Amino acid sequence: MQLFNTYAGKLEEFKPIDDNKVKMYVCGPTVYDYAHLGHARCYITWDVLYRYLKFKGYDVTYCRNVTDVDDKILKKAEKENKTPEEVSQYWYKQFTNSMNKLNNLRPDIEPFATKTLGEMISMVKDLISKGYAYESNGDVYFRVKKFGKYGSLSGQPIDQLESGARIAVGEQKEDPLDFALWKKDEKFGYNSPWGVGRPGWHIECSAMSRKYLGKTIDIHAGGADLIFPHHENEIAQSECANGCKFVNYWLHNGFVTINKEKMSKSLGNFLTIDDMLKNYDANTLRLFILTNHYRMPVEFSDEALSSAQSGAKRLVNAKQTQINENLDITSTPEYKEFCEAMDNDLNTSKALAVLFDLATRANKDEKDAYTKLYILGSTLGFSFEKAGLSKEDTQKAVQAVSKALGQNFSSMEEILELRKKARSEKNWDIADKIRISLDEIGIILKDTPDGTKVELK
RNA sequence: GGCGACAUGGCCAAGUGGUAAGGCAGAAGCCUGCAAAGCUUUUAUCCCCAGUUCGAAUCUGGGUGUCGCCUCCA
Repeated sequence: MQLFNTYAGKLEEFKPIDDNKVKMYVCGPTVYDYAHLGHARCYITWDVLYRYLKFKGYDVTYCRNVTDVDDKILKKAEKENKTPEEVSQYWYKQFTNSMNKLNNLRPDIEPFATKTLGEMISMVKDLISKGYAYESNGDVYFRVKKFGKYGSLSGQPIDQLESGARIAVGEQKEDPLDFALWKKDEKFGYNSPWGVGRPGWHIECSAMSRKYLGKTIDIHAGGADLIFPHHENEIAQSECANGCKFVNYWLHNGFVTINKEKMSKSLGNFLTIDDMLKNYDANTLRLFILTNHYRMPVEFSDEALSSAQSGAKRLVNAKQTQINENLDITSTPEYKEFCEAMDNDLNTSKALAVLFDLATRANKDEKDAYTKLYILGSTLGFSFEKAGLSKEDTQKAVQAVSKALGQNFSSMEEILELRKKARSEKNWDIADKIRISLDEIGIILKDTPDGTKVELK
C-alpha cells in the first residue's frame, strides 16, 4: 500500500515496523466545544484508514488522545464557573456522541492528557538533563536550535521561521523559536519539579504516544494545520528524549472550506456535526467526505451535501438480499479493484465507483453483488442498517392517517391492510389519501412487488 | 517575505504519457393505477501560452487565478 508521507513529501510503500502489527496515533480533540465538520472530515478519514488496515488483515492499535488540559478549557471553566474537569468531561461526552453518530469506530486507546502527566513530566526532565530544554521562572522551554532536523516535516528553513516568529511580551525564552514544554500555572496547575504548572500542548502527544504505543510508531495522523508547529515540535521532543525515530509515516488530511475559506473555530464559520446530522444522515456526510481525496480541500455547500444524500441513498438502498456468509471476498475481482484504489494513498473516490457499480448490479439481482457491496461498503464505514420508523414516527403516522380518513386506526399494520384492500378494489381515493397524509409528515410510502413499505424520507 | 497545494462537462470528482472512472442534476425510453425506487440510453478534450515527445489532462518553463501553513486550530 502506498501512502503519502508528509515527512518525505512523496508517496511511499507502507511497511509496518513489526510484521503485520500497525501502531497508529491520531491527534484527538481538545474538548471544550462542539466538534464541527472539519473534525468530522479528519476523524472519518482516519476511521477509514483504521477500518481498511484491519480489513487487509493488519493487527492495528489505534490511539487517539483527548486533550483535557488547555487554555480554552480553563477559560470556559472560569466563564461558566465550573471546574476544568467538568468542562472537559461534558465536552468529551458530546464528542463521543458525535463520533458514534458518524459511525466512527472507537479507537483502541483514548488516553486523557491529565492521566498521562507522569509520563510528560519524566519526558521533560529527561529533555532538561540532556540539554534540550531549560527551566525559566517556572516554565520549561525546548531549545529548538539544538535539534538539527527542526523544520524537516514542514519544509521550513529555520532562518525563515525565525524572521516570522513573534516574541510575546514578558516571555522568558532564550530564543524566540523555543516552545513551552511546561507552563507555570498556580491556579489550575499540577505539581512538578518546576513548581505548579501544566504541560504544553505538544508534549502531551509525545508522551501519550510513547506511553501507549512505544518510542517508534508506524503512523501519526491529523489535520494539515497540525504540521507546523504541533507535529514539528512533537518530532523534536520525542526524538531528543528517546534517541530514536518517532514516526515512520506522517499522514495529514486537508481542510473543509466554506465560502472558499478554511472552516475553523477561530474564524467562526463552522457547522457543527450535530447540526449537520439534523439535516443529513451519517452515510451522507461520509460519502460527501470520501468522494474527495483526503488530502484535497473539500468545499462545503448544501448542493454538494444534497448530491451526496442522493448518492448515499443509492448505495445503501440497493436491493438487499441475504448476505452470503460463505463468500470469500478476497477472491473476487471487486475486492481487487477496491484494494487497488485504496492501496493508492486511499483513493476513496475510485473505491466508491466499485461500490456504485455493485449497487447497480445488486438492483439487477446479480448473485452476491449485495454481499460484496455490504462488505466493501462497511469497510468504508457505511451503515447498511435500515432504520425503520421509530415509535414516535409510527404514532404520528397513525394519527395523521386517522385524521385524513376520519376513522381511528390503532396501528400501522391496520392502515397498510386497509390500503392493500383499497388498492385491490381499485379504490385509488383511499390509497392516495393514505400516501399523501404520510408524505406530509415526512414518511414515504413505496409500493413494491414485495408489498408496501414505509420509510422516513 | 518563506514553504506548499490546487485549476477536468451544469455541479462534485477520479485520472502520475497512449486518445477522459464514478456520483448528482438534466433529457428520452421501460416499468408503474398514481407516486417513489429501479433498469436502459444520453451530455467534455481537461485555466492560458510555449516547449519535450510518434503521442500530454498527465512531463518542463512562463503566465493567470484560488486556497492553506508560517500564531490557537482537524
